[in-house]
Amino acid sequence: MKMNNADYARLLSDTAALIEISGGNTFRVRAFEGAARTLSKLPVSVESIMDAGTLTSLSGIGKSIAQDLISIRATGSFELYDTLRADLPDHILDLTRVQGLGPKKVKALYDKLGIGDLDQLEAAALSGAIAGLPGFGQKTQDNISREIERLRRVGGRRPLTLALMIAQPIVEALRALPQVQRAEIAGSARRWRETVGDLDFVAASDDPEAVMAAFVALPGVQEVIARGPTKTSIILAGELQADLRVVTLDQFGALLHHFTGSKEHHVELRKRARARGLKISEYGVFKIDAADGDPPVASRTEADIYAALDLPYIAPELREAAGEIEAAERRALPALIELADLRGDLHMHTTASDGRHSILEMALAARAFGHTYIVITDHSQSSTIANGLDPARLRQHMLDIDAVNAQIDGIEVKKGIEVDILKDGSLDLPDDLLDELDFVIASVHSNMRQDRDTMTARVLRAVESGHVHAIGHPTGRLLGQRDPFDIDIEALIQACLKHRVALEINAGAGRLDLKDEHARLAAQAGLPLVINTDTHSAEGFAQLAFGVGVARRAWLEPRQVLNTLPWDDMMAWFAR
DNA sequence: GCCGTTTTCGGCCCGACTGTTTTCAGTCG
Repeated sequence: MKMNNADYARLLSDTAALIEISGGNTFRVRAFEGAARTLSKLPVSVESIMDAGTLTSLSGIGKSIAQDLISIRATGSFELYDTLRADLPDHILDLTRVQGLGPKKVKALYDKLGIGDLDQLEAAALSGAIAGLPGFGQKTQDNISREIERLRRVGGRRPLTLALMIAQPIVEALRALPQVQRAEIAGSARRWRETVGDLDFVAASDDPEAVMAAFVALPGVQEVIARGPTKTSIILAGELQADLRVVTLDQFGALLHHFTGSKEHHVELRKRARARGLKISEYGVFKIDAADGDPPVASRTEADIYAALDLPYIAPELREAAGEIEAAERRALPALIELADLRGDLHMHTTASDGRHSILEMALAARAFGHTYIVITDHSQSSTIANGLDPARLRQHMLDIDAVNAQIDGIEVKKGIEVDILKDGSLDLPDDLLDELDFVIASVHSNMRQDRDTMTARVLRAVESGHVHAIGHPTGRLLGQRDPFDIDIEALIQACLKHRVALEINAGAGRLDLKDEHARLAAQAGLPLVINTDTHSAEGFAQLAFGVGVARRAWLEPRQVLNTLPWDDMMAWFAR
């Protein structure tokens, strides 16, 4: 059985959860969690590190866990994990997904009532058996019933794009309150994580009670699940949870920082603070022996917080405990790309295939957006459902693009195609016709369930063809709808480097493909990327921001993204 | 179980809120 880093990481994090439920040492739990996190963020395969014999050089992996990993490779498991598994029901970890149930309560439910999965938990709550347990009561039982129902309805995390559509009007409503001096979206949405579990808002005000009252009165609030003097949690229509914290303006930076996370970033920062005789809370950075009422060392802005720890400001997108604190320490943080750095969009559709607007309409909208060039890349003939272009229609399309260029200034409209990579890796249009175009994006749109070797060979054939500039949405995933197809990303990156083909970060709200880790991997290998919307309408150019979010999470600087360059400079990279 | 400018032992991030309790444990982020 072939195991990847995520498989190893999952075994370790499950082990952490099982130790916790069985009442083991908290710090041992944290050790397994830390090791799991290290593996899940590792840019190379853990097995290659095993082969090199340097496992214990990884942060959070000592002798013991290194042995466990070696055992996992050989047998698929390790002793501690097997022992814990044997002592507890198979599905007990599902119980911790219920909001309000942590390890202690799960353990009590199992010990006292033999509850080992969600169905048994639901039945016990319904029968009233839970309310009688020590430490549990009627309210806890009701909450469990409600949370199980909610879990069954919505499951896990929502796409960022959807969450932001809900969060934007809320933050604007908060800002519009006379009592509010500042309000921001925090949490994983501010870090541009591709999915979010809930929404976090922070606000500065001298009258928190008024802000809370307005928050719970927002349209679409289904339920108030917690309400204290500084913190309120609500459930919005659509089952999304939203939390709001309010502090005074001079504490706002500390609060924003605290609520932006990630949790792991904070754990590392707080360790660093302790080593300097400081401690960090949502109210600021304090001397470790500070008494109540002592003023903070820093609290007003996020930059002040970092400065108090002798660090430069770290952008939210980097706060994932993925090496950013070390990089900050070395003053080696990337100068992250921004939306304004992009000069053009290399992937879009018009009414010639499955888009909603004409070449002219797209060009005018792109110019208004601020682009200086775009490439029109309609579908090729095999994508019949998308009205793909055959050679004759493509030739007419090229003439139509010339006509638009003659008609408007301020933007160059380039001729391109999104050519299908067919089942066997051949391209969907004749080579000589492709070579007449300014820019060729090759994408997989069919037979997506090929096995890893077949799919990798298929896309590599397109990369090696000599007629392609970029690979579009390289893993084919649709967020929440379709898994990525199985392809060897590392092999793809190497082939692209050799043949001077760029990989796309497709900014389409439903795609975000490549994803952040893969984009970072490509850039680390020296391969530049392109960020495109793949928009099918004139309103879609703004989605580029989502692609920039992915790029920033991938630590990309402008120089690593080709469409930050003027057209001719960009094309120079492809010269072969 | 991991780690080390407090280094091979003794630490390991911090506070808000709920619910079940009469002073606090558990959970969450």
